[in-house]
Amino acid sequence: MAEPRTRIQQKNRGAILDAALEVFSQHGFRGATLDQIAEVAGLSKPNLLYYFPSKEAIHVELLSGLLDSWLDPLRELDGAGDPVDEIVSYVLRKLEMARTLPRESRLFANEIVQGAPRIMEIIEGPLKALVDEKAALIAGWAEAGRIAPLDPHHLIFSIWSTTQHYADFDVQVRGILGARDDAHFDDAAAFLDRLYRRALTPD
Amino acid sequence: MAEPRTRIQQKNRGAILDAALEVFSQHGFRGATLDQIAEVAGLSKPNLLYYFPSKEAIHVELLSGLLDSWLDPLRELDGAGDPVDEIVSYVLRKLEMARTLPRESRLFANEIVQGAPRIMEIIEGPLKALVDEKAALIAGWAEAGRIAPLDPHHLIFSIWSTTQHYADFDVQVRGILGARDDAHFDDAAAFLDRLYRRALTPD
Amino acid sequence: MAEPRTRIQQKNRGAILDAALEVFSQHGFRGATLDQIAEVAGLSKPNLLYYFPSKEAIHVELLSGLLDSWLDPLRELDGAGDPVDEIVSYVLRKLEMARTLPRESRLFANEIVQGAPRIMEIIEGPLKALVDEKAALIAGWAEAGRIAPLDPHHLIFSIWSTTQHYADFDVQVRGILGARDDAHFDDAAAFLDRLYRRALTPD
Amino acid sequence: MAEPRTRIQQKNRGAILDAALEVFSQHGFRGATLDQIAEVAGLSKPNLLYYFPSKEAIHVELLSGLLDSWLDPLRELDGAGDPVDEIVSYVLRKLEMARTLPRESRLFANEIVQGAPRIMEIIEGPLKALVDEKAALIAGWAEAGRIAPLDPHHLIFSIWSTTQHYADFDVQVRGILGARDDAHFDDAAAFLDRLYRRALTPD
DNA sequence: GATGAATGAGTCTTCATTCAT
DNA sequence: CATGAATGAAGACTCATTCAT
Repeated sequence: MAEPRTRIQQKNRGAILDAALEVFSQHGFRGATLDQIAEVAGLSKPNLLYYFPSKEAIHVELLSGLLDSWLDPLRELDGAGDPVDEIVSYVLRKLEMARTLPRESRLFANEIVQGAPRIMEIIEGPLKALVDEKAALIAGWAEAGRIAPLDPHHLIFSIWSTTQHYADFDVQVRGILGARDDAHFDDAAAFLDRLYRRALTPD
Repeated sequence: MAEPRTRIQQKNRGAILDAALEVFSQHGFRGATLDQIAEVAGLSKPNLLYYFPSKEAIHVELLSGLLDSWLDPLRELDGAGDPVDEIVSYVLRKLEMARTLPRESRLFANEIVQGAPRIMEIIEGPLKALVDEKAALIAGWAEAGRIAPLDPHHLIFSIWSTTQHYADFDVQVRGILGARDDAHFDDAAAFLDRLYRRALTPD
Repeated sequence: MAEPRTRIQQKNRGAILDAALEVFSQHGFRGATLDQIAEVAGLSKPNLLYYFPSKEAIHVELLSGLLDSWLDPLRELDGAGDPVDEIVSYVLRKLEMARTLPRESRLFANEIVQGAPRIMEIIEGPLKALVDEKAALIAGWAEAGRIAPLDPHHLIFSIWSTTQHYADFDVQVRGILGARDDAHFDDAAAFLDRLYRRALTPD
Repeated sequence: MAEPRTRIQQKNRGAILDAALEVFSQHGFRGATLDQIAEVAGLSKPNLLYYFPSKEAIHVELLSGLLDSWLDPLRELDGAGDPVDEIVSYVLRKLEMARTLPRESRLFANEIVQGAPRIMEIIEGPLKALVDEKAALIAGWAEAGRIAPLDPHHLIFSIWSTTQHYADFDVQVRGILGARDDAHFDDAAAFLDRLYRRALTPD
């Protein structure tokens, strides 16, 4: 099954993963049922298990399959442009992902809040490596006096949390703002742009 | 049962709520089982239901019982001292809560990530009211030029997210930092202090 | 406990039995709970079991305690007056019991419909003896030509069923008649009087 | 599931309903357990709930499914033949049903004795309508002097009670008569034939 | 590939009964 | 006498997974 052959197989696997994203991100792993996923996917429950060996396998496949694209914005952070612009641009890309891919964000949030039992190795392995690399880049900027001296790891954490907050805590944000559409994302973008620009620009 | 009379009742109700906090915060509502809670509380499962009518009742009692103290730091935010100091002080109090009360933070995180089915009214009612009140206070500071002009609602959201991140995503933070104790909380405090002080101090 | 001493004991035993009659007659043995009985009786559940060793004991006590008075009308049937008047009078006494003691009637109905697991010996013993005795009396009247020749056992069954019907199937009777009070009992009395008088009076 | 498609579904649904009739009629709704029904039906308990969503759904399906045929004898009562013969014939048809379908009779008896919580609408709706219609027919006969003047509603009640008594109170009837087979049904038929014929035939 | 049918292992909840005071 | 506290056993219902076709 590692390399699906037919078109129908690819289509169904895709439908399953999309349905699983929908259901897992909303109810968490334990709260989600195969019945729900099967119904959203438009397949029968046994047919689900024809494509994936178990509920957990679907979840793992989802997490690992999405992680790569989830980290793309961070990978794009490089030394080319102005450091402050680079970082602010990363913030805004992350916020845009929270707007367009909230299910993915909540999928990871659910998993991590509950102790990340299924992706601990990834966190301590590839993810840590990537973060350390980018933290070194940022530290270099700070040492060169091109940005204010701020702990780069915690800077990254703050960027993750402030942006993903609009996906993970969406229902709270909307409840407090009384928001009925996505207009508040523009306000959030303006706020975060100003917050990080002010904090990062060297004196 | 609203006002427990005997000592043994208070003791057991307390033990149940503490155990439930432990289990719910780690596994979410659906993922938690009464068996787990009973074991942690050191009681039998039917005895749990002697004190609370249902699993959901325990959860609701927990959420509503904790919400008040959870919001105390925000309530303390007032117009007495220097605005920047006031806000930074609020940030640090929140971070301290994330350090000392991570289970409470994760309890709310679990609930909200999954759509807050049980506390929506609280969010749209008392919580919104409190936030609006404090946002007005902050907006007044900005208009008076005593802090940089930043959207006060989104400022509060950013404070919540950056601080609670250290509780809710604790396992990820530790995985990336390789942290084995709580020392990184001090780094986080230093970082957030600097971040907000730089961003808020008027030019 | 066979001979209760104190007044409070007698009072509580009475309250329990009355409450049990209320609850058992409405929900059957299995459908009734000690909690319900305790609440109706105004006692705590363990206190119930101080007076009676078990739920079943309450039920048995109720059944055997009430059976005697339940059969009184039949015992009163004797050879003194006119046979037709005697029997019709018995019918009306039974109907009056259905009106005034519907709970007792339903208690027995519940028990017997479900196979009378707890009073089978009584049925086959004292009850059968009493019925056989009265059937012999009626048979004597028939042989003497003083009433029409009708099988006396089945005559008694018909009297039981037609009269107790107004207690046991009360909700159905009321639903069909649209009755809101007990006025239909008078119609029933008139009907049964006429039915049995016509059927029993010899040609 | 409203219209079972496959043969195996029809077979299993039928087996479940038959088993449920057996168990519910003997123990009432509360006293019956899914375990018992499953065992009688020869299925596993979860498999029961694959065919019906809940215990109550089985009960409701049973009641509503059987009511129609249960009322057939009354529907057949019409103005074609001699009124007394018509009514006596109805009595005997009902008695025959009590002999051949005692479980159905006890199912309804259990339900009605306990207040008919699940079929009250049917009683006050279609059942009342049917009874009112047939009562009008009988009243017409009485006015025309073709039968003795007896309240038609109560006449119908008496027919129901006297005949169903042999099903609902079967254990008591057998206990008193010492009956080991169904021979007493013939005596009952002779008795009821005579009772109603004498009572109904105009002077 | 697909699905109707089936089930073992839970999971919440109820309830008669017991214990300790 | 009385009751707060506790529990074992059972009962309805769920759900991931397997089987058979």
